Amino acid sequence: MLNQAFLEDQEFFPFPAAAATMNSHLPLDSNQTLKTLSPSHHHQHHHHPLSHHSKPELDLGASHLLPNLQTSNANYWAWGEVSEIISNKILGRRSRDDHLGVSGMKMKKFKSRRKVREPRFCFKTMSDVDVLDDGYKWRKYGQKVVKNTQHPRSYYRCTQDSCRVKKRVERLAEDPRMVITTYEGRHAHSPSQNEEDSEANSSKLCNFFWL
DNA sequence: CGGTTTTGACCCGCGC
DNA sequence: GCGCGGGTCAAAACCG
Repeated sequence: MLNQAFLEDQEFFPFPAAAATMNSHLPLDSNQTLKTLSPSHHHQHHHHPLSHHSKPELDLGASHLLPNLQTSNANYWAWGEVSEIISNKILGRRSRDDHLGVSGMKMKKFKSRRKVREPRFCFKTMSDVDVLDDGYKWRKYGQKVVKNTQHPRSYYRCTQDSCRVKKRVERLAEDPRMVITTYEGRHAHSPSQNEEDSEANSSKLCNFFWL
């Protein structure tokens, strides 16, 4: 059922071994997959989607990550984001263009210097159901029609507090039997082991990709 | 009543 | 600057 997968942004993929494994699974028609995702879609990957937003509810509890972020120059932007969140919290605002003062300017500098992407990968699945049970709990936060396709694309966010992992689900235009699932980010927690019914599927997927 | 989905508005980057 | 395409917000509707 799970036939094809490939990695995007492997530069930031936290598991080199897994990345190698993934590469060996690179489908021969990965070009087709990329094309399916459309060029503009692909170029979007160069921009951190969260970079435009400073959601106030974004946890400061993730500050235990700061040492990592600070030591990696590739993560300047992530650090800038955190500082924006903090400053906005202090100022009690949430606008992305309102961040005044030093921290805001710093952040812009970082932003232009280096863009940081969350690790991201996607895979194709032949499936009737759009959202595959991967053991995590997701909340839908958007749906968009993609041009030149029949089927809409759905956007999901992990429901876990302080976990900003997102996934995107769409159907292949050329072959609506195929579902493309794109994950972005890594869960800062383990999947919710709520029920045994999802166990079979979730363990399969999780072993393969993440944990 | 709390969490989730729906859905139009909004934002942003990009190309013209 | 403007329009387009894609991603996200958020209020209302929905649902258990």
